[in-house]
Amino acid sequence: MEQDVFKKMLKEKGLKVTGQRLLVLETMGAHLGEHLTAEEIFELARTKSPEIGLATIYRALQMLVNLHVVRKVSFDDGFARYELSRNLSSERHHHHHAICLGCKTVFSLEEDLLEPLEEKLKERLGFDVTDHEVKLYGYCRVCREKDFRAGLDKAERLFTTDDKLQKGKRTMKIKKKELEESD
Amino acid sequence: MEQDVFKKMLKEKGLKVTGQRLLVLETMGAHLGEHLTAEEIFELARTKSPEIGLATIYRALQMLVNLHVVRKVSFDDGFARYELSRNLSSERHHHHHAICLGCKTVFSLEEDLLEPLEEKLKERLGFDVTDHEVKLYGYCRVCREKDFRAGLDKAERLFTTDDKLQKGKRTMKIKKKELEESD
DNA sequence: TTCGCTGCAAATCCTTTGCATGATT
DNA sequence: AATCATGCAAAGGATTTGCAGCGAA
Repeated sequence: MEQDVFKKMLKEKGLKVTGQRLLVLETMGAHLGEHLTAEEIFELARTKSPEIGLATIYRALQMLVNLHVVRKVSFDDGFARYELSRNLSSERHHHHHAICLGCKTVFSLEEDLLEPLEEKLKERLGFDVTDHEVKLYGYCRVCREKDFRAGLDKAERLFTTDDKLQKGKRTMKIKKKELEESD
Repeated sequence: MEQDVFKKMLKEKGLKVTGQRLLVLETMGAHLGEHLTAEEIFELARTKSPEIGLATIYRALQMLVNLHVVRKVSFDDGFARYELSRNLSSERHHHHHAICLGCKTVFSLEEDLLEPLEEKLKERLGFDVTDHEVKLYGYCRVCREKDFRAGLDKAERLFTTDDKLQKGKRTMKIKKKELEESD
């Protein structure tokens, strides 16, 4: 099980294996593809271990990010969000998000088109890319159809958009296969 | 001059043309390619107009973002940063950043490799991309050479990296031409 | 036993907001 | 004159931190 890999990572770094740390990891594992906030992880963890503190969640997340087990992302809604890297052993995980400015849904995409740019960067500037983050902002099908029915065109949508996303947004995951196969 | 375009935009939206708003725009125009924080813009603006308030800066920036004149970006250092869109009339501006985890320098890149993905998204999922943001994390040449001299390999660097960037980082701009022509 | 970890609460700090005043149309 | 913008100070809110007690090694 992956938990053993995690325990070994902790030990190698002289960090202690605690129930809280395992719980944070377990909670995130149970919500793959969602981009949870510290608060959300706290509430979820609390159902299993009511005495846990929010500060502990933050500290555990910070540590998990340092270990590259978890990635911190932001969709500019005022919260940091966290998601598990695909597996604990691989150093890199390609990572794209499509964020609907209409309904605030976050779609996770699995596709990597940055390799050419990254190679060029290394060759030409000596910049060695170890990770990347891609955010695509736009409008999903549902919102586009809704706007179409409401008679709004693209330009109008652009100007009625709040610059800040709302709280409590949904997240959705799209596998590469789905992206390539869907009608 | 571009300032007239901006004034017209304000009028069309029923917003007032004020000295403060013009000053914020002017200040940002004088620092193209730097990713200024609200505080930094405040300090710069203050040298020209000492009575200006920080809240006004925030409000002006919010408005400029809504008008798509300014873009809000974050490098996870706890500050929102703002940069002028290339020109006030174009709706889209392709935009990539390479962030050195060693010296925290932010390199701005001009290159767009996301078109294929965006087309696919629209075709397959009906998602219409209106904007995007790309962040590449890694190590610049200077830091790589420094680490090399210090005998650190890539894996060690990864584990000694703080998850948070320091304050007061420098920014640097790289034109597409430079990227393609440098040694 | 020795440190590191946890929980609680207080502190931080960027950003937003309320309100009276001042500027723009 | 009517309305919107500004400045100040206070509030807000996510995240961090100090510290005493606890738990893992």
